[in-house]
Amino acid sequence: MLSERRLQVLRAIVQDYVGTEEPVGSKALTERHNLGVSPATVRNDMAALEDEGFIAQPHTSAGRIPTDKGYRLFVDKLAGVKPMTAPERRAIQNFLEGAVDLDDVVARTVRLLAQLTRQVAVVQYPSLTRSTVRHVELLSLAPARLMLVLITDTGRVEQRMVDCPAPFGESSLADLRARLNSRVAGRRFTDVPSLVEDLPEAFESEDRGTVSTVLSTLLETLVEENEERLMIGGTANLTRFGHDFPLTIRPVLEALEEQVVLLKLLGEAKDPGVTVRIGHENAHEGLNSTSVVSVGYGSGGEAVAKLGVVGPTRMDYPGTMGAVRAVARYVGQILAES
Amino acid sequence: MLSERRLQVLRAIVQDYVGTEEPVGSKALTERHNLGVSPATVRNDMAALEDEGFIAQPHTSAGRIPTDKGYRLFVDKLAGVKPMTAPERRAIQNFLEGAVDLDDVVARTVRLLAQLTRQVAVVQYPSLTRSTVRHVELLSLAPARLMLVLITDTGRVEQRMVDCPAPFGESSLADLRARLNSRVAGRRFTDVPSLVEDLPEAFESEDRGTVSTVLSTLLETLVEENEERLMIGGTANLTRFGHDFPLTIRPVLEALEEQVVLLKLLGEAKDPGVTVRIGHENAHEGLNSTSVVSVGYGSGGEAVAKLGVVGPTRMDYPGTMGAVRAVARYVGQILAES
DNA sequence: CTCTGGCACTCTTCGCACGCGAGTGCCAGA
DNA sequence: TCTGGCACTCGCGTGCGAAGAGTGCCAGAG
Repeated sequence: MLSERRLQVLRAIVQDYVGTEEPVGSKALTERHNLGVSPATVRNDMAALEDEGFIAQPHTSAGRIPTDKGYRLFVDKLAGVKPMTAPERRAIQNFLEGAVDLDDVVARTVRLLAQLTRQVAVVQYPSLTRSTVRHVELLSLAPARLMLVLITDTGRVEQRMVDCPAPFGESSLADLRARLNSRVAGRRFTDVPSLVEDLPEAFESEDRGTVSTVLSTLLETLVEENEERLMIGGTANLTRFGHDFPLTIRPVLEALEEQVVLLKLLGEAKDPGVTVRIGHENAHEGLNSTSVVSVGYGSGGEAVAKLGVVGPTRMDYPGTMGAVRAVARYVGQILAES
Repeated sequence: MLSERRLQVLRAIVQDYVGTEEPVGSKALTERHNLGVSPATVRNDMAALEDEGFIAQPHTSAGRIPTDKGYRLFVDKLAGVKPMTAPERRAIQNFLEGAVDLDDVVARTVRLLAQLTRQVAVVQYPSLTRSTVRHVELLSLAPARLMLVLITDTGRVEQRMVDCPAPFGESSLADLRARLNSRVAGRRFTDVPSLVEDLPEAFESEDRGTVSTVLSTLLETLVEENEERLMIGGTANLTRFGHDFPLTIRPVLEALEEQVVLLKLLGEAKDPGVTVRIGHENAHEGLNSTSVVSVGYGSGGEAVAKLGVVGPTRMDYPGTMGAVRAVARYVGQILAES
């Protein structure tokens, strides 16, 4: 229904607006892009695009700017993902390879993404629920007090205190530790519950209470969703947002502090590839004037967490998508190696 | 040199300016504070205060605003610390008591501080170097690969991979684990090096290399200063800064992302009580228009880390200092209990 | 010597009118 | 269907004048 040229006009508008941050008029368009037609023709096309809701004018007698719907069409149909150049890829790899532990990997990833895209970067820690158990450790802190330490294949460590209903001997502890590990080491979190179900039965009745307590603490740790942490960075880039700050920037900062909101935001993107949510497509109100570009990453073939950037709807989508995709890929590699 | 009344005038100026965010004139002063003198007199005093550099006027024919030096005098001589009210104290305690682990304690503290002071809150994780070892755990991941886990009395957990020069048997591992813990458990970090010095000698020659490697990794972990992490929150409060945002807010956001800068900032405050650094007293340039209120907190009598807030120099110092001090006190309690 | 009231002066801020320029919509003709 | 031309609409920057806030200074009173 939209002719090829009109799509080209839309593409040109998006590109120019992203570049200049100013509404773009018909004359400027014909000058910067050789569309082979006159401004008047472009004006007709623009009127049509406006009728369809792809562009809008802030005031009468101003140029046009793309609407959320316009960006959506641009992302879906008119633009690809711009791949990173070879030097950029090398730089990404070098930068990430210097990391010493998981925290450092995540921290570096955030910095890198923020720098590459000049936007706010968000990186979710590799999620517990999708990874596997590397080791479970039990320490006796006091006669009736244990510490449970869970180590995942992504190098993440979670610890919990366990208050035992009854004193628990060193030998029982060693026994439990050994049995636990032989059953769950290397297994996926989701499989753990059924694997340890009958474990209390192997113990003396006096120890069963403690064993059950330990197990339920372990299961809690595994499913605990609110423990999904994330790191954000590059908030200073928000100052490049617009000239009408206070109103724009404040809700965004607030949303960024609500980790729950961000986790939901990242979680919603089910697409296996790069996902783009534009403006009002974001459920959270404070992010209605931003776009979120996210993608899953993981140490193996499967995604274990998400990362992405938050920026103004007026952003360089192809470049941002390329950067996000590339960073995710390399982080995955680094995690697989460690 | 400065008469009592002039100090009162300064105090009134600071209070009014903090309240209204607008330059304050002589007439308004006499109306809002009953100084018992006429505006003309106040004008003379103001002229004197300006000569001394405590206040300044943005433009001729505008009211006066305090300078950094003026705030300094105010904080040092004219204002005390405003204690929290009983309900506030209860609220603090309740909020912090819900925390489940160290991360949660820190996260809650940040939220709380940001909310109470309506400014940006910064909380340093309890520092490794000043705390004691609760437990050291060694896990065998592969024949020549160990994981070292260090648990501190503040509940913090650090892990490191150790690549062994030679395979290391389970029995040797158990031996090392036991010896290590009997020596260092409950000891201060600073004492650990001398306590484990001769440990390799107790092992067979084939294991000594690995033992040494493990020990040096442990010592590295103990001293590693760049591992001092911190959490910040309440950045949305930056939007209340001033009306001339972009220029003010950007460097602050940038400084906040430089954890090194913040750690240095907190570290500089040696005072045992609440420390206030005003405007240009902050070494970092981006923070020249902000004040930092910080204080140490710890689980015992001694401070193990710092926390504080960053806000505009025009802030409610007594209230902020009171909130910071109170939060630090309760966090200390919580840490001591866990 | 200190405080007070009065007065002239300085600037900032606000409202308003005006002109410019960008950009549009529409129309007639190719 | 495209093009060139033309009238029209607005937003924006500028200049000016009035209003208001606040100061500094001075002479006089206590």
